[in-house]
Amino acid sequence: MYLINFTDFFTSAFSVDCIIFGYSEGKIKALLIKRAIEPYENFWAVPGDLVYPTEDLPQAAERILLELTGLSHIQMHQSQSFGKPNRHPQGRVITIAYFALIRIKDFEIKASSWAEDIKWTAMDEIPELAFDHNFILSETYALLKQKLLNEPVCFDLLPERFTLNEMQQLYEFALETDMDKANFRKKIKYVPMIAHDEKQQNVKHRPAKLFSFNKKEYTNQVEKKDYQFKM
Amino acid sequence: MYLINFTDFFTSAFSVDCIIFGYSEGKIKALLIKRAIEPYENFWAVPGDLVYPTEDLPQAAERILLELTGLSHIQMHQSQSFGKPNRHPQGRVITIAYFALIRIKDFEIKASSWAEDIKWTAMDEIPELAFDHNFILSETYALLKQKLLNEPVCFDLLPERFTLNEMQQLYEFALETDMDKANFRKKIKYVPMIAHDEKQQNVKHRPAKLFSFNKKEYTNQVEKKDYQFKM
DNA sequence: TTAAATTATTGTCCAAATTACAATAATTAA
DNA sequence: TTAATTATTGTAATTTGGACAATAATTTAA
Repeated sequence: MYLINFTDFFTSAFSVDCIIFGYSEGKIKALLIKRAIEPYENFWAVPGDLVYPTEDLPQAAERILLELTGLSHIQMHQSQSFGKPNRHPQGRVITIAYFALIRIKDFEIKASSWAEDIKWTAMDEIPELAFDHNFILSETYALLKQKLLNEPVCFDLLPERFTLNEMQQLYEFALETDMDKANFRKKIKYVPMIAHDEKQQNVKHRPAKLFSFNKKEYTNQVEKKDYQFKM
Repeated sequence: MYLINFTDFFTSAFSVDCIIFGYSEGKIKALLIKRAIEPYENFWAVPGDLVYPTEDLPQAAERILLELTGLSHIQMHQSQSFGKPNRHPQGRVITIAYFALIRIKDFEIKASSWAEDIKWTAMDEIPELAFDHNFILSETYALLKQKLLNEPVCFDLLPERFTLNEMQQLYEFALETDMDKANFRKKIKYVPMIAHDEKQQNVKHRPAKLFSFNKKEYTNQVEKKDYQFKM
């Protein structure tokens, strides 16, 4: 232990890493960028940026999301902080990871000044990433899986209208386990959902009915404490 | 958005707040200190400190715990980060909260240079705290409650040998709900515990048998994936 | 037009877990 | 020895969960 001045502490920076999860083709995916600048130039990485001195943390995460996707007003979930002294080669930078859940089809990915390339990568096909981003991403994915079990966040990933099978497949991918169709439906029996008349299109078999999440009714029931989402 | 130099980012500090939870007299308690210095002099607060430039985050949390309690080699759990731009009156300081679970009887609380007073406070009797510490503490307590449901961390709070009733009362306090004795025992039937011959002392009724957590057997069963703690 | 194929949806049965409540056992204090 | 208190175990009814079967709706190919 050594004594230093109070002002000597104000020599660190912090960044926000923003993990953007989506769901398509039966897989949960994360948006990765290819870094255009040093350090770790040409490495794939989780999008992130230093936080401005007067900026709030979730605000910084939203800024990153907006730059890459054009999406705003998306709920940000806090993940963990990562602060090993040498995790960044250019100085002491601790990072706070946030994650967002979005519908892939809702927008076009945008280019960015600091990203040479950008792509969706399935969570079972993540390559070697810059910094400690493999660790950050896997810890955050673990948190997402936790949330999927206890909160109705799957509906932020699924399209607005979805089939019950699509919903089941999302859980099967996340939990890495097969589920029985009949039993899955029993399990979600009390989740407030709206059954539409509309059917699946362009499938070469009996089309499934489309459902959507009844968020209003869900909020209602949670307030009255007579419902608790649970998978 | 405005452009600033890379080095201009390195003007922030970060701190670690270390919430120390204990359990006694049927209540979960947190260790609070009375601040001896400005800002918020004489306010009760969660113990915390700025992180040294080369110090890792959990290491800083352990240092705080050691200074106050003399305890070391205690597992630290990461809570959340709190980073509103104006949360600290003297500059941009974001804080990462950690929490530790300890057995109150295992040690004597130590005085500290930056704490004028220090005391255990039950979680249902928390006063107004310095900074945003009320928020930090309640968010972290919510996380602890979550952990109590999914991991056998209650045994870090209970004495090494405890009665099943003490265990039940811990959960009753945390979950704010009464439980049936017989059903509670059924629920914990498969938790690996050692039943001792030793009995409770100095009670004016039939003494209860003492148990302790069989951590070795627990680890074993978790590895073989034939057990998952769940309340 | 019809039959085969495919998938959606619903139902049944059994085992396991949960709940409410009762009964019994062990100990202390008077 | 008895009353009081608490620990511990048991029972029965209900609810939930999992395996599997049956039926319904639709497409495609003959």
